[in-house]
Amino acid sequence: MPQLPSLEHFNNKSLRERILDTLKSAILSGELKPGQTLVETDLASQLGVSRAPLREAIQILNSEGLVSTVPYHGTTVTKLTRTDIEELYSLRSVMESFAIQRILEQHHPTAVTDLQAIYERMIAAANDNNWRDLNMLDREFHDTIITLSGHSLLASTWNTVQMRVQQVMSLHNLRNRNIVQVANNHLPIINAITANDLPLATRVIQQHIASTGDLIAEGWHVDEDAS
Amino acid sequence: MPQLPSLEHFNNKSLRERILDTLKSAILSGELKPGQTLVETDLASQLGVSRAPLREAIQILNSEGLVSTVPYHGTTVTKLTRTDIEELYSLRSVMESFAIQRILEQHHPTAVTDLQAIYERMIAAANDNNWRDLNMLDREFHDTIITLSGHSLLASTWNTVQMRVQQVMSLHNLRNRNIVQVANNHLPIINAITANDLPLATRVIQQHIASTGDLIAEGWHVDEDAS
DNA sequence: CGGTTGTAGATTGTCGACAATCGACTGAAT
DNA sequence: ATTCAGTCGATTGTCGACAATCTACAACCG
Repeated sequence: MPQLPSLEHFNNKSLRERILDTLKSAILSGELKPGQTLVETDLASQLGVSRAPLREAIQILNSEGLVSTVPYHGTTVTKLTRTDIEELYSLRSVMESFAIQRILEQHHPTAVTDLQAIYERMIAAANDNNWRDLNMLDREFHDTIITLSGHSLLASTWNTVQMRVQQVMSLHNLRNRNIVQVANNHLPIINAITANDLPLATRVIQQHIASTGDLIAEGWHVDEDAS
Repeated sequence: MPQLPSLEHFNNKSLRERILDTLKSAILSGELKPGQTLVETDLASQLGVSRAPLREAIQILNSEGLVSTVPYHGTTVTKLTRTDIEELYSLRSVMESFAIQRILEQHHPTAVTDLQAIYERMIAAANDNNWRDLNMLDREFHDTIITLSGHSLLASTWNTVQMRVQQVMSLHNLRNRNIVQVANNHLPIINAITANDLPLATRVIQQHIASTGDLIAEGWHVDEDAS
């Protein structure tokens, strides 16, 4: 049977899921900014759908913490305070440390080569001064660490945290850093895993994440006014 | 103005939230068993509501992982495999260790006394051979550890994990243990916190949780047949 | 003039009906 | 007998309309 590539590329998702994807990506990319209000009627007509699947999508966003609904008043994109960011990165650090611990314990066969492959693409992106690709690869690198741990509950919990990190990165450009150094910062993690040295790996990953987190938290400004 | 105590104690929750509470408590108590199918039409008429708020509640349960929906087919209560339970308890261990680390770091003033108060009630419940109260207090004890850490993101993530633990406990009675010893097992945790000894506290909490988790995982049976 | 009460507009919450999809069963053609 | 198209019943997915609630502002009373 010939491999028809498309044609069910469009429709096989429920409206609710497509709405969810749309909203989620708008929030994570910063297109919908923290504090911004989502009016169901407007959104529904704007997307060309009824309010029922839209509301279902909003409930999901709510329970993922990306938006916050106050009854009979409205739904707003969750604001990120400086404390939120510190919590985000500290929890992320714990989760990745745990993941690495598991990777080392079970002597995962392809872990090192998998991460090295991503690392090499990072170096290439850095040499091209391509921040967009580098950010994508950074996400892929850390996602891979979680995936390699083989802990599905950790992975789904990670997803929530990772989304918020992505949102933070979109809202706060850190491009005044040395791009090659940002890429290189991932090498010590690979080395520690290669050496099978858990204490070292833990220290390295925690320092790696904390440095980025601190950098963002320090420069974080929230507009406290609401007019 | 005289303090009218009640009268808005009843209705001020949306239908969706009341449905959510009802379903959640039914799942966590084991009244709705893993694998069981939820039919929207039946549930709605049974609860005396329309399907719209019911579906919104189901979406939330879905994103919390308590149920699983397959399109046009149905929603079933998520099954718990042995691997799920191992993951549950290993992640729980990481989260509580992290919480205790933070409690020690910030020298939380009331942590020890708060936990001691719960511990004493546990002893009382154990002496009364009251498993119901002891289980409630056990949950309160560990919830308190998370709360005392002052990490709101950890707390909300904990909530997901804690719910699943509660579900597991409902489905698997562990009452052939020595009730006084179960209560006493919490004392080393308090002692380690009192001594401000992080490595000891980490070891103790991990061992505490792992023992329960292993106990459950060992005796876990899932009916693989569906018929 | 200050404070309370009521009303209007906007927004979310809920409902009942209809459409789309799936799985099993049927039945005819080969 | 086997296979495949068609149909039926059940269930989820979506829609438009109506009800409940909140905020702001205006009107009324002291």
